[in-house]
Amino acid sequence: MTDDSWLNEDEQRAWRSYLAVQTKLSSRLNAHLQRESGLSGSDYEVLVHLSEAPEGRMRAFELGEATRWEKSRISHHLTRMAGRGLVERQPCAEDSRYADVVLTEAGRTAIVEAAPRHVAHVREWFVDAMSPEELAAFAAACEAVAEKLDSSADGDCPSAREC
Amino acid sequence: MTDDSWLNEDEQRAWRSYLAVQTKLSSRLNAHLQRESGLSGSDYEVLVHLSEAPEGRMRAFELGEATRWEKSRISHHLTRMAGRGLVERQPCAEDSRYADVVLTEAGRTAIVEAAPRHVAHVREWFVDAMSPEELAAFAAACEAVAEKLDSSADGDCPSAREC
DNA sequence: TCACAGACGGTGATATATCAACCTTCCAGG
DNA sequence: CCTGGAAGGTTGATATATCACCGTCTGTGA
Repeated sequence: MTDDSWLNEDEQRAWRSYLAVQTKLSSRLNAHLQRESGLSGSDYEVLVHLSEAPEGRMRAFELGEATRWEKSRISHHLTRMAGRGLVERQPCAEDSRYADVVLTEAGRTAIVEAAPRHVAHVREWFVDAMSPEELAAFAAACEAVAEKLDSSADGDCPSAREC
Repeated sequence: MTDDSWLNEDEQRAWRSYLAVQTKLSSRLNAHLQRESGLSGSDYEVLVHLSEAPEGRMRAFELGEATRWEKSRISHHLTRMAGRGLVERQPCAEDSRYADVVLTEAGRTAIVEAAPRHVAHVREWFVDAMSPEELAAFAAACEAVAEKLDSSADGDCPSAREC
């Protein structure tokens, strides 16, 4: 059976189990993050990038590159996070086209407290589910897929971001 | 370094590459599905399950189990899909608590035409990115994670669905 | 110097997801 | 009976994501 329009049994098993993990793992992690730290997965992602930047400060579009979100999503999300005091917007003095985003004290506290618990869950449900060899094989496979996606940056995609 | 509150280098590499794949692959697949077939990923998922059911007919809550969506999400989404003629609601004669969902002709046509193209992309970006051995290892790892998640069905989760 | 193209960012409208009630129906226990 | 609880399904309000458009600024080239 070399029917290119379908997957064979092994391929389908891999694909479906990947889809299952994607759904279950992210919903489980997000639910726990929300419950234990009051942060959504998106909040967490933004805070991680900011906390890794020098002085907890980044340009909005750098955040967009890091998260691979559209600029409007970034903007809306920052508005909400600023409203909750996790983050602060600072117009850029030199060039007022740009906008700096800085971590507030509350924001740093939030990520510092949330991260260990989150990481513990990642370890519990992801890392500890497999042996070190399996983990390495898994990482290699993921990198291969990511590379494949990056190399085939098909041009006719309307939204430039993910292509 | 046995600091349980962080990941070592290999673990972090695996986790971050997994996150990257999750983001890039799903956005790429969804964008192409939308452009080539006019279906969202969610539409596609519903249509796949319906088309695999006898007579293209399922109970709404069976769809919920299959997709792992909340019942309200199922209901809203079916309303939209019914509006586009992909699907039809039929109250159940025997027990009027239940609601049947059936695939329309248009719905079957849509999934029959969309599936080969979608599968081709899955093959292109996922299956063909690795060797058969890597694929098998990947599947095994995913199954291990899924099993871990299922076995640790932590009780104190407010939303029953994903726990 | 004066348009003007292009990059960054924001905004409002729409689409979709989530949350909290609610209604109906069936069934089990008085 | 009949009453209360549980399950399936729907609805409307809210939260979040996406889309199309607009505004600001800067650097560039006529």
